[in-house]
Amino acid sequence: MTDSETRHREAVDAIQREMTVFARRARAFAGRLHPELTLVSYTLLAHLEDSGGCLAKDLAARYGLDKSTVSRQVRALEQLGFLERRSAPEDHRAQMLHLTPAGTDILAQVTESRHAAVAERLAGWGDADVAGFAELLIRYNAGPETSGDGSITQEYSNPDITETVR
Amino acid sequence: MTDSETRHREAVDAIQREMTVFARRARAFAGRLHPELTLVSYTLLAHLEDSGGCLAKDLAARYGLDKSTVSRQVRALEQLGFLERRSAPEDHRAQMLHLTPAGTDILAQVTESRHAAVAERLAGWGDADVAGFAELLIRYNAGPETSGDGSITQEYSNPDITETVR
DNA sequence: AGCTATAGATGTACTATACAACTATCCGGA
DNA sequence: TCCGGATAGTTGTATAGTACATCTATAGCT
Repeated sequence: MTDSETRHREAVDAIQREMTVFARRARAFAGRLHPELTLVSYTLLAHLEDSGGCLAKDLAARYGLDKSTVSRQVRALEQLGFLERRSAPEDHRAQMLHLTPAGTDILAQVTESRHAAVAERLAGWGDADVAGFAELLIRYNAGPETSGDGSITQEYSNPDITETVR
Repeated sequence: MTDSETRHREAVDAIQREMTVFARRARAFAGRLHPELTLVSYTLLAHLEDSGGCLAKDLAARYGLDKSTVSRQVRALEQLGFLERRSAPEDHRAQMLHLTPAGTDILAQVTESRHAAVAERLAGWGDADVAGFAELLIRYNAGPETSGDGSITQEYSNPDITETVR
């Protein structure tokens, strides 16, 4: 293995390790900032906002969740008043999900808290590094459609996924 | 708000969003690569390897887990034969935890799988970007000692391996 | 009409987790 | 020397998130 190959391998390992650390932390703490909205709930609501309303199956496909999981999450969020179901005129099996004003509110609050937490971590970084980090993360998550670290690899019909997935 | 401020805010939001996406995916898929070792188990074993043996309380502090959670995880990993407890000569309340050969093996296998998954996602990236991404992630996770995303800030000896733990 | 695919809900089971209470041990005074 | 508080870990209990299998209703093709 050449030096360059070794360096590359070490960088990939570091990425793997650091992403894992982040995942662990995010998971452990997600619920503490806003106990009323877990990480999953947050991502589901965020997708509703981005998409302007979608079906439960879209949420399941997007996040690699089982439809039963989404069904229960949706019910909980509905009971909390954060989203509402509307009939889908073209398909009576499905229901369009939409954020309610309360859902929009809570989403904004949580987003703000999370933004603040991240901003704190980025305190002292130069603008170029912040911009570069954002760009690399976006590229990483957009990734090859062939599933990386557990990406969902679903055939998406929606090309805007790379931006909207949360 | 100036243009520059706006761009900075958008970058921070993107980081927040993309890290969240990653966390969601990692969590959803972590167990699938190696069903015998969850994300948490993996990180615990990895820390045992890095530290060359430590106490349960260190694992709890490092990952922001409750000691009861760690206690149960440790018991499960012990029953799987991946770690063993040794008495701590200087403190009879505590037990030093050490990887067994089987634990070392499985850890290497999972690390390899995860490495491969990440490498696949990074296919097509230039060496400089990979190196830069690794560096930024390390810096992000090392973070300000003052808790960002909810980090707890623990002091530890190995600067390379993630730091603060939340 | 009939067959199959799809959207979602429900029954069930399991894992990870936290918090509280408990045991055993350690340590710093008085 | 003994005691009270701190610490390491275990166990009891409760909860969330999740998957898989199954069920209902609807779509849509042939």
